[in-house]
Amino acid sequence: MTLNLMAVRALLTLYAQNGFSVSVKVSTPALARTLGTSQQSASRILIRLEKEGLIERRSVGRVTFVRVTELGLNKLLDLYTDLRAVIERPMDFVLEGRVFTGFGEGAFYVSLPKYRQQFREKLGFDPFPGTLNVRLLSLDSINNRRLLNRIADVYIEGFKNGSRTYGGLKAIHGTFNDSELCAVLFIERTHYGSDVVEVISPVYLRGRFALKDGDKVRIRVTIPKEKVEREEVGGELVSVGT
Amino acid sequence: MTLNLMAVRALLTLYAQNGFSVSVKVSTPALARTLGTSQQSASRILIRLEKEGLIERRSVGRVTFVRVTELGLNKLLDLYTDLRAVIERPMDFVLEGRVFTGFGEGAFYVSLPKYRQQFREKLGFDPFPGTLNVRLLSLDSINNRRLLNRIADVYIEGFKNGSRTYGGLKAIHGTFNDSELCAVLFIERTHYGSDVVEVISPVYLRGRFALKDGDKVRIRVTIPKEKVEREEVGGELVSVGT
DNA sequence: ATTACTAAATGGCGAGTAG
DNA sequence: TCTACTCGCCATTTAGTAA
Repeated sequence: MTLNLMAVRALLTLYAQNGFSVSVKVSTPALARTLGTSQQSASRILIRLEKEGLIERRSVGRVTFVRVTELGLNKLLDLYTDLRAVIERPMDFVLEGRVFTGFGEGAFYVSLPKYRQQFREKLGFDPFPGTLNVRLLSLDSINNRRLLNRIADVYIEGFKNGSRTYGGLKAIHGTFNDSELCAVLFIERTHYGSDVVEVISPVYLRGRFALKDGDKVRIRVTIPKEKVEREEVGGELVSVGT
Repeated sequence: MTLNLMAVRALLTLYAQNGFSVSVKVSTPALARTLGTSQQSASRILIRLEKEGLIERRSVGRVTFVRVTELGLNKLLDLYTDLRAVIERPMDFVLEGRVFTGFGEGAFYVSLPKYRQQFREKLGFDPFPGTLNVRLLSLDSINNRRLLNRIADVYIEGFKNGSRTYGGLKAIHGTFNDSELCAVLFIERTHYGSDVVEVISPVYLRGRFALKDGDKVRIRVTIPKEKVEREEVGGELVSVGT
């Protein structure tokens, strides 16, 4: 015997109205409205929940009072802890790709004092003067790059030097080849497409891993919680509807 | 269009296998096994989830890879945040009843130094020498008393004094008539039934509220989170089954 | 105003099976 | 092996309606 989603939503709605510590007055039309279903369904669901021992009902004259039982609360807690275990878990975003030689500007930019100082302060390391270019291999990696671009929250500000303008960028910490600290850069006005990432590190990655162009590398970014932005909001209670 | 519970469980299962940052290899028989349903249902659910834009599928030869989309993740986050908003909320347990005069032992016990000292240390106040007896009125209040008895976590230890043994008790902080600090006592070997609570407070409650026997009073206990114990555990992923 | 029954429609389920 | 179709069966839904 398995509850369906509508019954779970009903149970949650009742619980949300303090229906665990206090019996709440519930009419089937009112419950139907908040659940977005029919009065008949609301009636049937209450009967069902009562049969399963998840709620208790008392009729006083014409109005009925409903109270969520401990068994009912435990059902909700089970669902909640299952969801939490999966969702409040660190998420790994892996970027896999092949090293290639870029336009060679990386070393110049990273060495600029105004950038370099910000890297030191905001990333916590003094970057090797140069960026490693990685062309992403899989669709998953390209998708992860797009997501990380949104999640990255280390902002390196641009600046002006006479007539020349230097753009801003965002960065996020990662692990290179599962061993070296690094940061993935998301440069505002880059020459590269969305299948390329530029990486800096306190160490000389090409030397450290004896990398030649075409070698496969892996960058792993771990996001502590559900920091992933939410496009839509949805709104209503238990909104798994469409 | 509303997803049913099985579809939500499928989405959560896919997401749990890192199916958001990486496409995971999924076969309909394997998914069916973990969901406890048939291969046909697993197939139907994947088709449905894809149609709704919650997952993306790619076939590489015979194996298919599934990836949860951002929309899919948001559906899970919606459900999760809805549940969290309701469950991780302070809970109020209200005990309503009428004052009555007991056997008059309260004053004696509370005044015993070994009890009094523990009250001071563990409850943070010096109790007025006497307990107020309240006979609970509603079924809800009696039920709440039972729950609070389980939740109460201030343990006052018993002791011996010569041949006489003084029993232990549990207590929990509350608010008396929505204004005065108090503590509800759960005494191990009490003369009263489960429809009675004994209350202590730093102030003389009978005087403070000019209480006569039979007067209605209200004790409110606020539990910060879901501290409510769980009888059963349940186990499996999204276990709303029976 | 309620609650909840019956009946008919809709939709989900799994066995069988094709590709 | 796999995916996904059809089909009979059962569960869930809503409309109508009784109490």
